[in-house]
Amino acid sequence: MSSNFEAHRKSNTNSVDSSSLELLIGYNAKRASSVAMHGLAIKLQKYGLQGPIDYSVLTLIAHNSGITSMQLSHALSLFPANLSGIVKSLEDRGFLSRQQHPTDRRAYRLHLTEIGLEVQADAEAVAIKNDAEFAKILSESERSMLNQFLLKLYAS
Amino acid sequence: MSSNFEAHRKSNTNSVDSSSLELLIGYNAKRASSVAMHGLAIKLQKYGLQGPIDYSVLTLIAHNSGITSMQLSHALSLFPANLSGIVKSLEDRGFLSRQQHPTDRRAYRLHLTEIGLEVQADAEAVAIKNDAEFAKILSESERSMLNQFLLKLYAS
DNA sequence: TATTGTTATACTCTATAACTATA
DNA sequence: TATAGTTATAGAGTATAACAATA
Repeated sequence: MSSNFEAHRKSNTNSVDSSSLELLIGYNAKRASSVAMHGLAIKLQKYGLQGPIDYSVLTLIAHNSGITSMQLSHALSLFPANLSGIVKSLEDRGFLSRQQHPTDRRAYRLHLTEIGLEVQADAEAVAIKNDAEFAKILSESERSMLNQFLLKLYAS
Repeated sequence: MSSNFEAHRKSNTNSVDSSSLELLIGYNAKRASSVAMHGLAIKLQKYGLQGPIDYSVLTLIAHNSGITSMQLSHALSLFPANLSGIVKSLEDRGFLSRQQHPTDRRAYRLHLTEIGLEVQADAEAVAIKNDAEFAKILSESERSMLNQFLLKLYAS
């Protein structure tokens, strides 16, 4: 299951000076997230999920049943225009249903179907395992600190 | 200069439970890096750089004069096929020159032009300032720890 | 007037395959 | 046979504008 992406990345045995990039937190976060997202995307394929975004959407609906598209859009920092197609695709694949909002006829409340609930639960286990594997080089306390630091950088 | 991206992101005042995503280091790294990369991309526009990748390429050449495309490709985890167009574009814009490799006629050694050196130096100051602004909520020691943790996640 | 959600569209990023010239 | 670099191409991801229906 080792991809070209991983093979290419790990064959970096040369002596290039990358220090001027590696002092940037943004650069390091981008490089690290690419590794994690790529690994997750591959593992989610067998559940019929096209990528981490599908997983994020299903997971927020699972834990916030009845959430609207606008709420999802803000919570995930996705533009409504892009979320629209993702939600439609997940509905077409039978993972979620849209129900009329009780007080706002412009909006829909989103719920997972039975299949969606099963897929999300399986995918959540895979995502957690992938993340643990990805970060296994760090100790538990280091992972905890890292997560708190990252959260502060985008949630403030 | 505040973009739709920032406006949309910061208007998240609702009470959605995102905890099941926020426990994933990969998710938080992705979210944080998106903020940093978006901010940097906007600031680099005035130097004629199309984005963080242009900046990464110029910066590695600046600090590794004579580097080849394959070395760049491995150092930045970019596929050679994608790097090819980026290097050509930077050459067309007068930022770098390609010189014949002394012992391998398949390869080119990359150098910055005078203009490229100027632009890279200005852009490096901008990138460092952008990163400091992006991470200003963290203390110096927190930023240092964060950077070491992230580096371990992709450089091992 | 403002907001929810949609369609259309464009641009960037990532990835694979096939190719040439050379090692 | 393998490697450096290129072209072509396809699929995600990201961003803007314009719109219909409703608040």
